[in-house]
Amino acid sequence: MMHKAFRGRGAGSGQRSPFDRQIGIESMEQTGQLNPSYVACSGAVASSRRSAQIFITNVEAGSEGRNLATAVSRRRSERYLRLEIVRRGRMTIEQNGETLGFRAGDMLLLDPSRKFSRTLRESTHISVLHISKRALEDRGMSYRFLRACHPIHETEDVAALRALLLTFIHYLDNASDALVERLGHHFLDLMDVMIESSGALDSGRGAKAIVPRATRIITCRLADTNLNMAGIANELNVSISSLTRAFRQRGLSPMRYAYELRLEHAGRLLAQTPTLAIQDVACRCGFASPAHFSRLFKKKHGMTPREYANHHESPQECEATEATEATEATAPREA
DNA sequence: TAGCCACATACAGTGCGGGA
DNA sequence: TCCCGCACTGTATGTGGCTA
Repeated sequence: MMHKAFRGRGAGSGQRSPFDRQIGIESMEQTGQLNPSYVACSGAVASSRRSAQIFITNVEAGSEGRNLATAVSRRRSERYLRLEIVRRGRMTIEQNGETLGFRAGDMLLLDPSRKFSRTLRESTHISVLHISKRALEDRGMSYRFLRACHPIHETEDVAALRALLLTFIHYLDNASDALVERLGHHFLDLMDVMIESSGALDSGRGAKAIVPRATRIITCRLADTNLNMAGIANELNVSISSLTRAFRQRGLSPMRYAYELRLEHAGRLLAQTPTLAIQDVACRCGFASPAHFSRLFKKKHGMTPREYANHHESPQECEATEATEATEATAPREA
């Protein structure tokens, strides 16, 4: 889906890559390119880009020993998690009497809704992904951490994902809005790798533990036509009865939940690529039968898949819709 | 709290025809 | 040719009762 209204590039945006034009905090203040209130709390934004679910900023902060403590808006901090990659420099984060140090190459998950303070030891460059908590919840991932800050432990998967993220950030400025939007969804789907590597989550067998784990499995296997109750239960090492019982607390069955996600995914696919054959869309969303897919799609969206695709193919209608969505989007705005 | 079992039923899959 | 709608059948799922 195109989001032209999201072209919210930060100060100093131009034709060059975001990292060709990183500007230190002092020079940014002197040139008056930033809102002073934001400079005071978080350093200088060298570039930024947002999709509906993820908002990416590159923060360049220069003052040694500067305390960047926590003047983040309460509303935003409650809605977004921060995945931070330290690109250069060193910093410490203090929370609950515990101080954690981070250097170039380190990654961390931060829940800004919990009180913390940040101190920079030297000129530091951080890439920050602001991740919608709601979007994580929709994907069955928990964001309710016991502590505010969790270092992400390096595994091969984490290293691969970090490399992908950095590549994505590198080409951010030149990528189309549609691509940024799609990649945003893909990175959200992959966030479980980061969250699990942070050790932030409890693992357990109660309903509270089963449902998030099951929804994560469902999310990862949306396109799998063989996805069924037995497979999910088997993967979780619980009985089908326990799985069903746990899910009942959410007001729907596991497979109903899967269909909801599949139909949402189908909607995105049709909006992004209206020329795609309905058969292909059905297949990519885990429906073995196009007829069945078509029926469920109409029930959910009030129109057939082809009508839905045609609706999004018209650029004028599309942009009007996007303008509305942009206004309603919950992406954070930097003060 | 979790597993097992039996039963009812909702729905996925299939085939076919019709319309654009 | 592609997509949608309809009808039918078999299967997966949900539910309740019981037990450990």
